Amino acid sequence: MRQEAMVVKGRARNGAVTKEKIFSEALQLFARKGVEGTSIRDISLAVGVADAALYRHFRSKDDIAGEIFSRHYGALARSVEEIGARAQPFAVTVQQLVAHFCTLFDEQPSVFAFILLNQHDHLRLIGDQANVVEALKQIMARAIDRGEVAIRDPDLAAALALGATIQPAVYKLYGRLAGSMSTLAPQIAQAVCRALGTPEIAP
Amino acid sequence: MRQEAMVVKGRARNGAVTKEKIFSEALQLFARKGVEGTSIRDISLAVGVADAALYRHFRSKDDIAGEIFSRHYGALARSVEEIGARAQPFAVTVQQLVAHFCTLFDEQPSVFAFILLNQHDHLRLIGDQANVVEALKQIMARAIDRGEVAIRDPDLAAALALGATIQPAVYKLYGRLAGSMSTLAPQIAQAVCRALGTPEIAP
DNA sequence: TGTACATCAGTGAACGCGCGTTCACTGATGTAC
DNA sequence: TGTACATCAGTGAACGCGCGTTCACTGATGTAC
Repeated sequence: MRQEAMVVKGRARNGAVTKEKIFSEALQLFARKGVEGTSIRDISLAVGVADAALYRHFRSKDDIAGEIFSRHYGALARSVEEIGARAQPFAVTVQQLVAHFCTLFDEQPSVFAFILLNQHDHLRLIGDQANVVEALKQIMARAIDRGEVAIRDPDLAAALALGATIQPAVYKLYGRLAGSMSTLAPQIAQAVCRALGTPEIAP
Repeated sequence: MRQEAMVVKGRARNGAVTKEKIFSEALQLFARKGVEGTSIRDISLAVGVADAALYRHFRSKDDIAGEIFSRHYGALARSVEEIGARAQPFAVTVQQLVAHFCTLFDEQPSVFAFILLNQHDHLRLIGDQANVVEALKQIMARAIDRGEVAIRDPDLAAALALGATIQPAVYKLYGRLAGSMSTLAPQIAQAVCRALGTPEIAP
């Protein structure tokens, strides 16, 4: 038993592995219970180390939340920018964006919940780095210029599109919608295009 | 000074008035900082009484949050039901619902923020009483039956409509949209009708 | 290949703090006779 | 109209608890000679 503990101890003594485990366990707890509702001891218990060990990898609890948030938020922002940069009809861009959000929800529900539903605190700290909201606005602005979106205010257009995508995800979390989000993606994308007054693409 | 304190003491000694003040101050704090982020001492400071005084009017902090939530959530649910019960084209119902939500945001932003943005905890406690989400679903179900909504799933239709209304409000909170929500209401209502595939009403 | 030492990644115990809540108590107000 | 008493709405002080964080310490691993 003592020896077993030593083995576990030895196996756990890889800093990079432990740090990744903190990232993933903390993400799940933050998504489920919020940052404030999750304690350092909750996280260390899930990771399988003593609470004090977390401070070998992060400066503070807020630092854990901040690093997780910006890692995943930054990745999402870059994906949105990349899809927006493609030369294609706006209706296709909408399809791809909605599909991307839906896939994120299906495959990494904790990431989706943490960065898109618990956002309220962290969004203020984002500042000038890669920003989902700003990227969506730019996409809308260009589509308005090309006559592919009837709503004149790019922020309003982005809000309508984002809300029509995120709210079904919230409904899914509460068990109100059946199937996967990816199944719903085509309907959501079509609804968004209609809402924005985007011409249908020829089949 | 001693006497002044007595006067204040005397003036404050009206239970109903104090309780209402707790309701309104707590609501504002909960909306701004969340329930967990607000302490009993925060509330009592805003009300102008000692912390222990709150327990003359409520059993616990959660009781305060719960009473505030169900009071306002219930009122909103009844409004939604009432608008949904009117005999009129669905497009008009959408106009009135969106206008109602926008007016709520403009006139009682704390109520809007608390019951529609911080919802996540309390929605589980609602149960069978008046329920905004359920009322919207019924409205959508009837409109689908009448051929006024193309989206076949009433929950999905409700989620699209709710998201397209709430997300612009979130954008407004972050200062991304100018003017009042009521100014935006017509555009949002039209976008919702288009999203749901609702025929335009003849002018 | 061995030895000496620095660094890394962990531990359990303790810290001060703010939290929700309870307590005994006070004095004003309402009620019964 | 006065008096006796119950209730109401407040107070300051204290409670135990869980929180984020720090501490001194340990032993394994990596590095230099």
